[in-house]
Amino acid sequence: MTDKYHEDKVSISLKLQELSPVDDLYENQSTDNQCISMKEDKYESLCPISTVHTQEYSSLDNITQSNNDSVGLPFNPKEWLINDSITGKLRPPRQNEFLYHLLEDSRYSSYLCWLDRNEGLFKIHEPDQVTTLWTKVKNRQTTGIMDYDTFARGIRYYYKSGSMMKTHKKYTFRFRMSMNIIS
DNA sequence: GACCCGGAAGAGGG
DNA sequence: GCCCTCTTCCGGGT
Repeated sequence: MTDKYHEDKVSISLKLQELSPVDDLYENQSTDNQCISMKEDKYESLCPISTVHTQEYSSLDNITQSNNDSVGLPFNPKEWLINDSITGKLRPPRQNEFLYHLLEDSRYSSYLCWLDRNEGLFKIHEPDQVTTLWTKVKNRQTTGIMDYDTFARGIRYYYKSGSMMKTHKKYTFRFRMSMNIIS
């Protein structure tokens, strides 16, 4: 069981830029505040970085449920660990990996959702909740207060590397992976 | 006022 | 010590 867990985590470490082209998108294309809804099987095939489902986690024998977040969702730190393809070791996710994982998990659909999956475009609806969750996932000891502005600065760091692109819209960000999906 | 953007410096971990 | 990935702070723009 644990091995399966680790195998699944390998897929999570996939580089975002290397995602395969999308062949289908289940509609209800949104404008601003609506989210895209997708059939679960397609959803999974589109999103290789996060393929471990809640039910699978719950059956893992050596995973312990820890504290919950502020709205009652269970938070399991091990759930967020990434199996680094280079070192072969589990590590906390990077910020873009965290966001992608979050978008993949329907439990967090109230926090953020896709505006246009083909474009890699998504919007954060609960910036404070996302920031709080990021703090838990990263579990980094810092002196200052992690607020949305700090969290967003971390995202903007990816503009330089090309992993993400500017949208100039409120709470809205875009994964670079969309370029591959479109082409 | 709230948010976006990006420079600069520094912290933490591998 | 070096590098990567943030984190913190901040000034300017929308």
